[in-house]
Amino acid sequence: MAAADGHDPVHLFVERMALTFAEVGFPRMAARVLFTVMTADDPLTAAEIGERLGVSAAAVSGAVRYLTQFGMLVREPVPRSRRDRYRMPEDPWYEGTITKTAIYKTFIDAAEGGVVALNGPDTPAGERVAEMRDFFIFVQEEIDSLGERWRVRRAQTGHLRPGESAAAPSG
Amino acid sequence: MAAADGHDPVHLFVERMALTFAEVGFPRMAARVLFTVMTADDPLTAAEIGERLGVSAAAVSGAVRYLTQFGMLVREPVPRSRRDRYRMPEDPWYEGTITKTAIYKTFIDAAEGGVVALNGPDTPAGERVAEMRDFFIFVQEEIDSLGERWRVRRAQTGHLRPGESAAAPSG
DNA sequence: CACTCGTTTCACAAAGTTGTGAAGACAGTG
DNA sequence: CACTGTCTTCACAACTTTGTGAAACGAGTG
Repeated sequence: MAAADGHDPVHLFVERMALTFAEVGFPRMAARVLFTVMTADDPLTAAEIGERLGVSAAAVSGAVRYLTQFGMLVREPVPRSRRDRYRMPEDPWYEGTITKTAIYKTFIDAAEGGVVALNGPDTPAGERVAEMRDFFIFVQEEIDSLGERWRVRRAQTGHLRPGESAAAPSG
Repeated sequence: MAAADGHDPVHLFVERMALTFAEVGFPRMAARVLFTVMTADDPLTAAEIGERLGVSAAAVSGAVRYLTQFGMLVREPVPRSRRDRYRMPEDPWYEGTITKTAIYKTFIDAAEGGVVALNGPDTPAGERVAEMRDFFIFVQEEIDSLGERWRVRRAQTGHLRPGESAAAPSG
């Protein structure tokens, strides 16, 4: 396989999806690497990733470090070689990423600080901020239960892989 | 009221909250303006917003244009004056903003394009992308129903304003 | 209908972000 | 234990974003 030219539909998808992720605050290069690996049937080495994207080894290095931190990418050494291979984890990273992220707590804490700063929810401003805080709390609760509902749905629509049980999703 | 120095706890909240919003892709200045208005008991003029934040009129102008587009801020002329005042809308903007945003559709469409590019969900790569697509569809459905559940919750916890009915939330 | 005050637009500058090239570090091998 | 190939780190350059100052615009007023 040669390096990607912009005409390969798979590569086009990689770039489009990465762009979309970048729009919501996800690091650009990390997204490109993520979807490059996602769209490869077999694990890729760092060199292969760089070749497909036409970027430097340094860029790949930074991106995989970022991605492995959150478990969105798994690194595994290649036997009898110095290279490492990268692959997607079996359990869906997006579920964990969305449900485990601490961003909601950050919102809630900041909003709570606002309520305090405004001397409680008894002024118009205080009430607005308090309601925003409560909404964020509500969303966090909803998100917390979302992972569980997704597993049920997933079992129903047949995304389970051989040997995987809907009741015992992961370690 | 003097211009904000960094020691006013309310202003501190404004900046913290704005920073948090900025981290998830929301324009910085728009967030600062939004929370400045949110924490004011009474509507503010553009000049007052600029003064509190210590930014130029141009910056305020751009921010309010952005915010009013999504209905997160309401502009109303001041009688017998050339100025406009800005205030928060009564109905919670965050509910509408979160549930009506088109970002999920963008994710879904991009992922669907990936499934097609990979010749369907029958390869390891195709299956991964198809499952991600289905997850995004699931999330969108969940989000769509979230607004409704929030209104119920809101009615229970007493955030209703005088004259407002839980059964008929908005026009 | 000219004047005034507030708002908007536009070109530019400051700041921040992101990826590169090159040097350095590290692990496996002969 | 030096060599080789891979990955990582760092300083820098290109690019993007964001807010400013100044000029233009426009609505209300005498």
